[in-house]
Amino acid sequence: MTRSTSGASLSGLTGLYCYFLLLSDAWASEGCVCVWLMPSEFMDVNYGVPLKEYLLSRVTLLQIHRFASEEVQFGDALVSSAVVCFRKTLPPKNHLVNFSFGGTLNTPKMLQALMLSNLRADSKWNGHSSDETKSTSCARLSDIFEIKRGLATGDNKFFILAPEQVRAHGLPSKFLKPILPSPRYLRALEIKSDPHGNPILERKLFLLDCRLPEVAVQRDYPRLAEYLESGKHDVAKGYLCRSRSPWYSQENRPAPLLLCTYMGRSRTENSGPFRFILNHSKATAANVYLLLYPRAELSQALKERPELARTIWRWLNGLPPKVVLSEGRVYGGGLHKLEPRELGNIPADGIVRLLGASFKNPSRQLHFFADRDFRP
DNA sequence: AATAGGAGGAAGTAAGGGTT
DNA sequence: AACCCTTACTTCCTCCTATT
Repeated sequence: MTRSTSGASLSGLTGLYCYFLLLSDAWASEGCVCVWLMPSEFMDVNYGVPLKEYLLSRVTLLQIHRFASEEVQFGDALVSSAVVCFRKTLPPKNHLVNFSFGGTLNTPKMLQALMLSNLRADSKWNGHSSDETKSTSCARLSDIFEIKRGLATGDNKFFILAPEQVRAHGLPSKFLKPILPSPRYLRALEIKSDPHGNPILERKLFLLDCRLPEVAVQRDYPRLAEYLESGKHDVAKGYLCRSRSPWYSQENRPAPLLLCTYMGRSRTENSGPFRFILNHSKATAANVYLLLYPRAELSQALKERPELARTIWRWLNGLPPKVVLSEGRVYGGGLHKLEPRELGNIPADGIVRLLGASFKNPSRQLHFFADRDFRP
């Protein structure tokens, strides 16, 4: 299949509807009006950039209506919907585009006209006008934290075990790391630790993480070998395990200082769907969390002022939901998600100010900014 | 049955190391 | 240096399921 449409090349992850719209350009007469009812996802995700490029520069974009994600338009599909309307002519100077949101196409809940020249193909078109914050703010969360998604085990039921299961299978403790339960079972926003580094929680879980080759396991840890053998027929054949060696080895994710839940639904106006968790334990976390590891500058500051962790954690939880949501994406039915890079895009000048106070030597502070300015 | 949260497949990229 | 291959993640997408 050709990925080249109107000169732009599309990512292999692009939804078919984008191909459809772009290819139909060849069928449309000059000056005709095109109206599309389609997923609104292209406005949030990376694969949508070439389509947005097309809508900005090749045709005259008249209106985009986004249905509210909570109001699913099709009974049998959890997809967020939009109506995209444009005329096949080059856009005039100072052209205004109507962006409407919520309600119906004829009676939207919100309507705003935006200058075409203020829209960019590489930013999100989700009506939160995050472009303003982008231009005025300098530091982002990714300058302060390395953000990673939690580990994908390949089979949580097999690799994440309760203490009873650990005992029943006689698994050696040196291959077990504490791991947090999923957000559903985690009520607290702060994880306390016992002297061994195990989190103090009702639901105690351990990740089976052994990197020894199979022969070594068979020779030295017969009970573990026996347990692994029981997963060889199904677990080891799954996509993730199949491409790892040995198949039961796990990704490397040290216990993070801070975590963010990876998906959720808006609960109320002032409490967003994402929670930030302060972790004092040695527990790692699975891919239902995003893990925030302090970068060098923050690590240094934390050594001098450990209480800073709590301040930053409070700051993160105090972020207005709107700011966080505008970086993420939303799926039909109102399920919000945040990918690591999207969390990293959140403006973090507030944290830089907190850090600034901890730097007695001004040159160190300068170094902090220099560090991010010289990154490509 | 609805809600809220969950899971992992699979393509993609980056980095490292060996070979031509 | 250019190329190839492997490994180790990263990102995006879509459907699933436990709890109420």
